[in-house]
Amino acid sequence: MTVVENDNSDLYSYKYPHPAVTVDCVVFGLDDGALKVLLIKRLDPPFEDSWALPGGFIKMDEDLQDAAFRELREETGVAQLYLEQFHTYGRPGRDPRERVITIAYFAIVNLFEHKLSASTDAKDVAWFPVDGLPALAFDHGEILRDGLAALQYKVRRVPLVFEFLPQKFTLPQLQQLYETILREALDKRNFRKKLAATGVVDALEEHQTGVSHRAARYHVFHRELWEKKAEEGEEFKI
Amino acid sequence: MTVVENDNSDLYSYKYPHPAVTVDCVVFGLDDGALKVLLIKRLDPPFEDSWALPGGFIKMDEDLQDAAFRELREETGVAQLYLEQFHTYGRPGRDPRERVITIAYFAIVNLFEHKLSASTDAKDVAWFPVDGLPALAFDHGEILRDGLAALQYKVRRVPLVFEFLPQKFTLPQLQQLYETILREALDKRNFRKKLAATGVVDALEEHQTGVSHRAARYHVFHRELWEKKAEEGEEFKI
DNA sequence: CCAAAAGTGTTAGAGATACACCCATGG
DNA sequence: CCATGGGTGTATCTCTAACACTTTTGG
Repeated sequence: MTVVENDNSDLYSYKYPHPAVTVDCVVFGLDDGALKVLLIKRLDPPFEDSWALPGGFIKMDEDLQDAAFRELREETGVAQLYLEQFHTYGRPGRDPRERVITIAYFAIVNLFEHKLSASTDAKDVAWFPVDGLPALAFDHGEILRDGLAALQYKVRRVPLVFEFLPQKFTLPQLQQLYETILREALDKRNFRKKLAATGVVDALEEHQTGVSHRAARYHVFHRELWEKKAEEGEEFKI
Repeated sequence: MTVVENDNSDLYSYKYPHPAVTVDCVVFGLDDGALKVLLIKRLDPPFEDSWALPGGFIKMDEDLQDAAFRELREETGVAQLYLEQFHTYGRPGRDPRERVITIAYFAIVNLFEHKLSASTDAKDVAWFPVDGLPALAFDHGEILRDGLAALQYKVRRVPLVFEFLPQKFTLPQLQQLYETILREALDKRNFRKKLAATGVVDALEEHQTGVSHRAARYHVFHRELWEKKAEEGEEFKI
């Protein structure tokens, strides 16, 4: 028998088991042209000195997604990001200390518009390329793989990629991002045709500067238009 | 402060909140040609006499999916079914008693091969057509809608429909089931063409009997072949 | 003027859709 | 022989995939 902080006490608290519940986040960012994942080095046992997904225990009066936002803000200084729940993991024994159930989210951080703040400069937070990951604590390796699969799946159907990019981006930049996430080469002309068909990317007059070749045109994502189309049931397919 | 049953006691049990955790199941079955959902009438407050999704508290040493199986067996007598996790709900206040986080599964019961046993004959368990649902307890209405969407989504990509049907079924029966789930009419010839293209449904020589019109041929789902194809990354599309 | 990457259309093939008549069975 | 639903093929269209050259810029 264990004493826990639980203010909503009533009969049920006596009758039923109360496991610990955490949220863990697979945070993706585009760093130096590569798809990277944010990991945190654990300072305490278990898995001391191992890398792990950012996350932590939910508070009693906090929604699940709010908990994910809070943990990311606390641990990484990231404030604005895209968040989506993808799976819940609860195998007994996945945490050697006690029963812990974790609700996993994947997140996208825009590293162009939100440089990581103070807390991320600490030596225990780092971005790892998805094809060069260290061994992870707990079952975080499995969670990370599932999160990557969820990102790859979703990115084909919903215009998520713009969460990675600056407001103004070039089409080659966008295509490279898709190729990075999906791990496959795309045909330039067909890619642009499909993109044009979605109708949610507008060309600006402005061009790239400072490149030693033809300058690419900047484009912007027309978010409001997409949201209107999404409401009408329109799909986004790349 | 509350005392709970928790044998894995250690330092973390003191420091972090421990909410109650349940699994809830949206159980679908094909009953009398209609898509129905299994609901349970609550006998105790809160929401006394309201209908609710079957489900219940997880045990401390039990995997999430095992908990879902156990609850369904206990509450409905259903032993063999398809189960898939689709979302986790944890809004504070969703249960008026205390903080309860619920991991939601959708399930498919084969009512041809597994008639519901004793416990389901009790007056407090019933099948409701998905377009004639009563008001549900807690946020179960929302969970049910999401579960139905998950079923509709999944059924187009994975051969789940066979979970609803007897081992031998006719093609009109199969098509009607798709139409029921997807709520749209399908072209008979095109439907059969697509189905043939998947290659996982075999025709038998045997025909339907006792109908006052041309008898339909029985077919079977070739599950092993599908599993082999699925491993090779093949998709199922209807 | 050279190197490097941006930009741009057409054609062929595959897959999806629309569509109408004959067949078998029981009453 | 009638009513009911089972069973079958083709033509069109749309979407996808393959593919090569010209343009712009900086050095």
